[in-house]
Amino acid sequence: MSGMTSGVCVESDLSSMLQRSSAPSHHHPNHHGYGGQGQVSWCFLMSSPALVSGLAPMLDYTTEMDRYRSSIATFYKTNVNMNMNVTNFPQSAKLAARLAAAAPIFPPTAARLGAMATAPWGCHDNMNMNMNHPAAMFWGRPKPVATAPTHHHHHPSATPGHMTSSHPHSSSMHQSSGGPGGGGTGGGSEGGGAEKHGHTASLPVSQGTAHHHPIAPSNGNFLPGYSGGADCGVMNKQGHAHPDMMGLSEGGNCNGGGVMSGGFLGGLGLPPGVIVMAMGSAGGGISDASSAFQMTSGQRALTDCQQHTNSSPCPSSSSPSSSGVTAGGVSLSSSSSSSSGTVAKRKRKRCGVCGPCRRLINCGVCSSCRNRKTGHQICKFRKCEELKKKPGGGSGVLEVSNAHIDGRPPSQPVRRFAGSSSLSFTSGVTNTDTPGLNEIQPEDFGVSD
DNA sequence: AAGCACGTTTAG
DNA sequence: CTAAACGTGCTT
Repeated sequence: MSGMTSGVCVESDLSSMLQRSSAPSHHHPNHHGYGGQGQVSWCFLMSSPALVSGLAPMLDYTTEMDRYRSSIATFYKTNVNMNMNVTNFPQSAKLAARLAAAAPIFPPTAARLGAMATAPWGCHDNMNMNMNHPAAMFWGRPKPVATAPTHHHHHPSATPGHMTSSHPHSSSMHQSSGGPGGGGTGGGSEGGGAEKHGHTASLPVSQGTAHHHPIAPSNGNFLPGYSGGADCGVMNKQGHAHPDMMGLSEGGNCNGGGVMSGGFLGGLGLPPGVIVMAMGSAGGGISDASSAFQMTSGQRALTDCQQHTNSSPCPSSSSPSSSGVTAGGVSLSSSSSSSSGTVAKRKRKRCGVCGPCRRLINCGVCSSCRNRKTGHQICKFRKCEELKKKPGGGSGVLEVSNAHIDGRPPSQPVRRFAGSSSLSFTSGVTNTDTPGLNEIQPEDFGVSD
């Protein structure tokens, strides 16, 4: 979805932009509609003063701010419409619902987050890639990128060119999705076909598009570090549609792959007000960012990570017990009270922070997935690292997580909406082979002043 | 030891 | 009630 890079939409008004859908094209002949969603979404973001300045230096800040507001509103609205994700990904839908219900400040944000959360894969490219993956098939038909009726029509040449180069298998999908109404069924890569494609589909577009966008010179993606896939050396995984790629970005350690990595914010030069609202940053961006990220990646106790005030990485699978979520086999939801004597018998729950836990979708090919009905087991690739261990093997340190420190049940998601969440789905870089190194690092969010 | 099947628990 | 998933015993 390098199209996202088209971000430099001088158009502040999304709707108008969509109608004319020409703005981006002028600036980026190569950029094209990948999935409208990302494009549209980012478009407004990219139209930050800093960026626009180069195109329209005459605009003053106030005007820009107004445009931002307008764009955001439209953006949210648009994303809500893009709920296709919710439909296709039940779990994400749930999350979306939760978010919506929890959104304290800016409800639409929840919807937006939810929608975004539904994209368990990295941004754009990964989205496409995963469409072809069995996993996608498992949970539903590939998403038809409904929202952006846009670029395709206006950049006929661009689309094919780009897609064929980077997403040979995705092309059909996109084309269908580009149809009017977003193709309710956009089933391009559904079923077995998707499975077949899994191994060759899409590599992150980083290469081909990098140069297209002046703002994202590194890779043509929004997240300067997105191409971090390469930086992290996990590119091959994605390229091969390895089951791991289905996990959310765990490449937190990889600045490139991180959600909002590098100078994302800085690069965008978003107005402070916008950052606070859209990027959610009420608190110190770091924790918020990570929390949001986790919210999108897991549904349960994924928030412990960012709650570690020491800002240390989320407990990896290697030492998840520190999260206090599953230590000693004590149910996290049952609270520490059960820790007294009769521990153990309760079912343990997923730690929510390990690589497998972060995965949102089933591989659809493992024995567990194949035997879902009879096996009663979670996808092997999603099996919590902690649960794989013997129940009693825990360190015995119970409930140490900050979740308790702040009084929130471990399993209770942090009700904060960090921009990172919206960005989280762009962090397609995964590196689940080293879960312990994939925890989100504050610096990964590039939250800086 | 790994995988599988089934009972059981948990959450929506 | 149903689906998801953990626990555990059996099989390979």
